[in-house]
Amino acid sequence: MPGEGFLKTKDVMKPEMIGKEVMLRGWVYRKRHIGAKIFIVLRDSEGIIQCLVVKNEVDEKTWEEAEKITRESSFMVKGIVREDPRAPGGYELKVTWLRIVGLSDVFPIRGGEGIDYLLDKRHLWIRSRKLTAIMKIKHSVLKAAREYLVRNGWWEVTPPIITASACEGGATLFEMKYFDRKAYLSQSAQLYLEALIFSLEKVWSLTPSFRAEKSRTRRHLAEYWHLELEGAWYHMEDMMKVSEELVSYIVKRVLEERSEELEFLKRDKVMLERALEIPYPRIKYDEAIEILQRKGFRIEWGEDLGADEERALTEEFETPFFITHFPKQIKAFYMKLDPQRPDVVLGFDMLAPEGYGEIIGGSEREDSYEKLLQRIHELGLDPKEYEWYLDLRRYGSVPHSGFGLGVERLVMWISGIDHIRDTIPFPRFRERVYP
RNA sequence: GCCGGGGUAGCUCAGCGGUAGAGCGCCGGGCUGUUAACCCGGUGGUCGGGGGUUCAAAUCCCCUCCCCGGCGCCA
Repeated sequence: MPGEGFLKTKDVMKPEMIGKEVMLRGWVYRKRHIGAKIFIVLRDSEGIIQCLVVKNEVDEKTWEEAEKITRESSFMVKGIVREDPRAPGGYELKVTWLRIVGLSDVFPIRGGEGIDYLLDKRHLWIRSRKLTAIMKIKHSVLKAAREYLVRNGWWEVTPPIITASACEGGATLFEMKYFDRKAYLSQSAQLYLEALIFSLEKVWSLTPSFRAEKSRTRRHLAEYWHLELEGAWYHMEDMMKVSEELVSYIVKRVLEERSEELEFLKRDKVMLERALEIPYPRIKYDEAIEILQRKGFRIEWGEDLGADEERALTEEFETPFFITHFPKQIKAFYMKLDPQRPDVVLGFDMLAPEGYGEIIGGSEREDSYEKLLQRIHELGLDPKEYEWYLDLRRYGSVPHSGFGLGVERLVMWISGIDHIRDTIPFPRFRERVYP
């Protein structure tokens, strides 16, 4: 980083730094002017520290700058570190020199604003300590995922974002102009990953996925980050094992690296510690229906689980858990039918506890050309759209499985926050693409 | 798309037929330990838009736009 000699707040707030003169730079988090004293709380990427400017103990220019400085202005400051229980965090800087870098206009966010206003000012709200903490957690989630996958021999690949056809659920695709034709923004890299396993065997990708669903819930984004895996020779059970190892590893690393941020967000770490132990519980769809019926839900075998049902199930567990073997009519065409029981698919969802719900969806894929074609017909899809995908079953087909993880859903659960919009810097919903 | 809630000062809201209000912010002043500091003074509005009823509409009626919460769908 340019500018030698500047320290970070976290490097300064230590017993061994007491009495030393240090230089810091950052932004004004809070300012309070009391007579001949000015308290300026400095915020940098690592935290906050209170700076005290006393009128008769600094040069005239420094005092003028301190009087003039406004909330969220950027500035540089020099001072002596000291301990003081009255300062937030227990340490403060007795200022000897201070200069404004960029004077801030009146900052439009002060606290107590409504959500719509805050979303309009997202580019400014993004610097809040809460969102900063969540973004750091997300960083650790992605880093941990990559660590796990690299260590276990998974190849990272880069599938396309622009696609020619529908794959699954054509109604929820974003259409775009592609030269003089139509194309779509990708909803999933899965089909492309399937093509890549024939050489690399174990592949994964991290891409944005786009869903033009008109959903209005706290768990949906129109643009989200999708972590997808696909493995040749993997059967459903093998892939479930990979998914729980991955999730428990991510949780472990976040607990190690982001303890401070979890505390700032008041996340109950005990709930996360429970997720370290694998395997996670597994129930079949049939059992899920029985549990729900016992709880008084009016749901019949064959119906998809709604939000209330899903929430009720997550209350039965204290760790993430799997639901498997769904009726084929509620799942996608590419899922392999259970050879023991052809009315259900070899599919699995991983649900996070505490009401957070689905974070992973995966399955073993249908590897037989004939059966896949039959499923396409059964579901009224156009085989022409899937010609290249069907080809994969004609040239050395292999049993294989995969899953997709919604990064923001995982971050939401790990962070313990109540709305997915805060897991992504600039959330996209149906009613919002600005800023 | 459906159900519910809401659009009044820069922000958060009250007012719900009779001359538009509060708190915070902002501006000026004061204060040598503040923690979203406090105290005094000042500033601030086509009441989302359009139409209608009425002597009189922020308030009642109709239409419309936007937002929030939830559902369906999904990661």
